Amino acid sequence: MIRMTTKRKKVYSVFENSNKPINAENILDVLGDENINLSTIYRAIECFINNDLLLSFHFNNKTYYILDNEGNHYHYFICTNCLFMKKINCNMNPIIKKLEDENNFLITNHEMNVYGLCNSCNI
Amino acid sequence: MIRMTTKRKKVYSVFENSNKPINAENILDVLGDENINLSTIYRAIECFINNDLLLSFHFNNKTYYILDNEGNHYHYFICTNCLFMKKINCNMNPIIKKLEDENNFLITNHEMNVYGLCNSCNI
DNA sequence: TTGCGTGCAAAAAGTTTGCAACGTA
DNA sequence: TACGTTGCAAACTTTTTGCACGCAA
Repeated sequence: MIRMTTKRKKVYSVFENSNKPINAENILDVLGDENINLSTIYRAIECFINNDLLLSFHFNNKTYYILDNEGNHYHYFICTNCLFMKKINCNMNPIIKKLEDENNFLITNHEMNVYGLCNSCNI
Repeated sequence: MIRMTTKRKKVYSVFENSNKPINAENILDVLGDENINLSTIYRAIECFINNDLLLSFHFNNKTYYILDNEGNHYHYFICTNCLFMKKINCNMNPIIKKLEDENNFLITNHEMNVYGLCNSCNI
């Protein structure tokens, strides 16, 4: 089980209070006054990922994370102008299944992001 | 039009001779004896991307590129053990269209990768 | 108490940039 | 010739690591 220390609780609460994916630096910004170190944040994230609490993906050479502890599974539309993100339901199961069956692969995870301009930036 | 210099031709030929996505470091390895600088490789890649010759995506905190100059469009299965990669046909057009219509987004590109173990590593 | 978590500083890895010299159209 | 390209070195950003100290079970 996870050792839920004070610092980890703080990091976790940042995820709970965010409705969109965030990166390590974002967490440091939010917890700026809490005397927490960036490497502690990275280590907390690593722990949460190992315990299947977080989902991660890459964007702009940064790693973004979001809470995904309900067994649900989403993808994201990301506005390349304002970084607005919107969840997209995942409907890749048939594709995954087909890949596994036809190639004898073992699929463990996947990443899908859609980029463009949101309705505010699309002018 | 692109100024096709000696160095750019060499970088381009590495892509032509590769059937799977590669990163900047891979190109340097291949061109190791050709006296080319890593920043030249990055600048050549930037040029190719701006001219719609390359497609890129992220994996393991590195950016991978592959030739995509035929208007075709693929995604990749990536073996997390041996880095074997296999093309997957893209059939996301309906999803993209739906997203644009329902949200007034302008979708410019998307990234989709599937991770797991290939048939050799899946034992 | 004991092992895991934390801060700090330093390093690693990937990528970008400034500048002077060079090469191509 | 003129302007884009290149090499080099240095910087930058994100993420990781070693080590001594501290805290939770």
